[in-house]
Amino acid sequence: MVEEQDEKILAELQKDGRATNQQLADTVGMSTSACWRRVRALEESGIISGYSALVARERAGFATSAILHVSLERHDVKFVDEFVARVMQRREVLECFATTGDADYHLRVVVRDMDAYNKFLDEFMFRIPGIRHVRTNVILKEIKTGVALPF
Amino acid sequence: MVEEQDEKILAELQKDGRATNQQLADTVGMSTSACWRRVRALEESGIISGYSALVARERAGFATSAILHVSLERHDVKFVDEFVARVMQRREVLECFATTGDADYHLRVVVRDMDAYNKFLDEFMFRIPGIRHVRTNVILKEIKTGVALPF
DNA sequence: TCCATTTTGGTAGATTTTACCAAAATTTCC
DNA sequence: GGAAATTTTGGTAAAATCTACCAAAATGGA
Repeated sequence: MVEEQDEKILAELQKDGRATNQQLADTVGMSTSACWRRVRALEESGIISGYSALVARERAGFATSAILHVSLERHDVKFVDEFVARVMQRREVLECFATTGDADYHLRVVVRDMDAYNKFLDEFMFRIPGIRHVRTNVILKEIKTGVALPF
Repeated sequence: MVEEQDEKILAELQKDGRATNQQLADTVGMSTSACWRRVRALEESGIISGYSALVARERAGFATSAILHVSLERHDVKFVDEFVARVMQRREVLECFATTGDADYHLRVVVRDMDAYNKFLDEFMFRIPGIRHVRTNVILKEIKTGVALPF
C-alpha cells in the first residue's frame, strides 16, 4: 500500500513540507513528473492529511502548557460523546488521547499564560458533564515536539 | 513582536502549510508582496520553525502508540542530560515533556506494532541509566492530534 | 511640521506547478 | 514462457507562482 518510494517521499515531506517537487524528486531519485504524481496520490488517498507551518510556541506568545489526566464518572456513550465533542472544538486542546492506565484521557493544552489556563479549567473543563477527576501536569520544559512518523 | 497581521498569517499557514502566497494575501487582506515579506520575516526570525506534511499514522503503517510516564532515580544534570540526549535521537519518541506531577517526563511513542513497542522498551528505554520507573499508557484512540496554536 | 525609517503595492523575470503525451516497466492471463 | 492489458515512468510546455526589485505610502520621533 505504502511502498518504499512513497515512504521516502513522506519522510522528506515531513522534514520539509514545502520542499519543491524538484528537490523531492532529487532526494527520492525519480523524475519530477513521477514524483509529483505520487505526492498527489498520497494527498488524495489521505495518507498525507495536510500540511502545516510549525510555529515556535513561546515566541508566538503561548507561555503556558500542560498535560491533563482526565477521568470520566461514567462511560456511557452519552458522556463520552459529549466529552469528545467538547474537546474537539476547544482549540487550546492540541491533543487528546484515550488511554489505558489510571486516567481515561491524556490532553495537551496550550495557552498564553496561567490566567488563561485557570480560565480554561473553570470555564471549560470543570463544566463538562460526567468528569470524575482532572489532574494537571504543568509542562516545565518541552524536550521534543515532533510530528514526523519514524519511517 | 507578533502583530495581528502576523497572527493571521500564522493561523492560515498552520491550517494550510502549502497555501500559495496569493491565497495567503487574500485571506489576510494584503498585497502579495507585503504578505510574502512578512512570511519570510517570520521564517527567518524562527517564529515559523519549519513546515511539515501531516501523515495519517495508521494508514502509514504505525498501528501502535503509547504515552509513557517516566521517572528518574536521580536528577543530577549527568542523568538528566543523558536521558534527554537519548530521547532526542530516538525517532519513535515523537514528544517528550518535563512535567510537574508524579512522573518527571511524559513521552509519546509511535511504532509499527506491539512487537516494536516491546523492543523499544527492552532495547532502549530500560537501558537508559538512572530510570526509576516507566509506566505505559497504551493509546486506545486518537481523539485529536493537532499542531496549530490557538491564535 | 518635517525628516528618517519602515512598510506597502506593483511589476517582471526566474522558478515551479500541473496536465498532457508516448515510451518503458510491470502485471495478468493463457 | 510470452503476448496483451494495465500501470508507472520521463519528458515537455503552458499556466501559475515565487522572488527581487522599485517607487510610493504610511509611520513615528524630534
